[in-house]
Amino acid sequence: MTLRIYNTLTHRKEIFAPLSPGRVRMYVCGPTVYDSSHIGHARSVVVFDVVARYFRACGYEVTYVRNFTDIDDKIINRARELGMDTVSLSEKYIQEFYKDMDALNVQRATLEPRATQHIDDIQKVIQTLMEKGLAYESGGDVFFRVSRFDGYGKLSGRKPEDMLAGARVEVDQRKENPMDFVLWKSAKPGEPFWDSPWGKGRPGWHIECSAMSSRFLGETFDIHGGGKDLIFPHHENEIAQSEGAFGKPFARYWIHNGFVNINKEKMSKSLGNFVIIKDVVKAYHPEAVRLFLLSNHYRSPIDFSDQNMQEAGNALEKLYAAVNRMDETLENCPEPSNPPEDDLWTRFCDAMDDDFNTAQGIGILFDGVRTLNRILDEQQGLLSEETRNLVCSYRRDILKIGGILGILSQAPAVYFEGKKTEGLEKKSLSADSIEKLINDRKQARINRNWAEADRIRKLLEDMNVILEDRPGGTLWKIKNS
RNA sequence: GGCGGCAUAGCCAAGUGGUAAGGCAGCGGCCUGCAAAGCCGUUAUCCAUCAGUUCGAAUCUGAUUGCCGCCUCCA
Repeated sequence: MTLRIYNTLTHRKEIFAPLSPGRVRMYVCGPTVYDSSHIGHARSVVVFDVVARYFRACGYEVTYVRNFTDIDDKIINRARELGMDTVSLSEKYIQEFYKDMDALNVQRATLEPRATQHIDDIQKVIQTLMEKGLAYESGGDVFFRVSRFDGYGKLSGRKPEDMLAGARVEVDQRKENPMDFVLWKSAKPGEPFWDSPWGKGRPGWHIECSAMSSRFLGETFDIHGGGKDLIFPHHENEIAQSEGAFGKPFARYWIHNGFVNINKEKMSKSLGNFVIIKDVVKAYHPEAVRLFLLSNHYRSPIDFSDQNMQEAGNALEKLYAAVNRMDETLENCPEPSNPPEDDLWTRFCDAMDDDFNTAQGIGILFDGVRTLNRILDEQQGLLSEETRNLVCSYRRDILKIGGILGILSQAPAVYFEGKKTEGLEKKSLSADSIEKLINDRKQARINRNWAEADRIRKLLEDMNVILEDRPGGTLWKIKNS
């Protein structure tokens, strides 16, 4: 197995080789907790959740750090607006974040530190930068001296002199150079603060990641991730801080996920098209949301729309139906003795090894489902030992792949029952009345009164209820949408 | 102005040198009392346009057009 990762730093896919054999240390920038998380956060978190799951499945021991930025201008402003203190505000949104992520079946990171828990670490890094002449104090704030750090711009591929600094934002007159950025920000009256050698204040945005990543992962570690928008200036600044302070290479592989558009438009506050996770998981099955988010390559943009979500929902249903079918066919599934050479799992891993190509991996998953359905279609009566073995191999692989993508985590029966309950609520129907009609139809069918049977079917269909006559009886489900 | 990305069927989307995965929708068929589900077949002589490299390109190179992102808080 050779995993190749597209490294933003080198603009190439590179063979992944961890710093310590068998271990992966990764750091992903988490949210600033001043508002509800949106579908864009979901993409980033789900993508890196899958990355971590895949590494673990490949046998690596993964240390995954994802931070919470819990002190920052936006938090201060929002808290003021709401008449809250910053601690309660950030706590509220951290809890909401967890709730959203649990709903999305996201596994917790190994460590989830908060900036405010590491003020000492942050100050130590700033102190080191001061000592090295890479930082300076000016008017109560401490700035990073970009001119003294060689290689500033290497991640984002831009040269300081090319950037029209201050073109869109007024340059802080206290900076020596427009590119310099704040490491420590002095507190204005009424703002939360921590004591420091430079006076009362709070950390700048970028420094927390340098401090916490070195604390938990070391000064050099394997993977650093986040949304594409963080490449500049956030990650560029992190590199400057960490490499400046520690004199060692910072993250070795940089992974950046693309944006989520809403109906082909950029999601932004001004357009008022923010899609919040808690609303999305109400409208669609959380695993459908994951399937949707993983249906494009992680670096490409993805378009959130009702149609795309609907399709993801249909796709998920098809997967559950296949698992359900296997479960009904097989009483139990022993570990397959000799799995096929080119099995699904191997093919899935090949896709994942190519820069976490989940879109291709999902294609392989469906390929497997079709093959499996074909096998089961062709089977009459009892399965031969050979077929049984094959089906078991498919079943195991499909669920294993589901385990990486974070889908198919429910028992099919639970999934379908849940869909029903939800559908009934949405359409304001009762299961009793539906089952009564199905029973009437059953009688009509026994009497070979096809006209009546079809009338009832049509009646139910108008109520968005779809029937499925199976050998064991009639199943029903609520039509999607 | 600088930097970067993308353009593949009706729609979504893989494929990045060896002759177009997969999903949704459509059509034909099998199955079914009829359906549904599932399966089979079919649906791009061709991958924005033009030129070039190559035995061979959607895949590499150059140009053109269109779209998008970043350079400001942002996943």
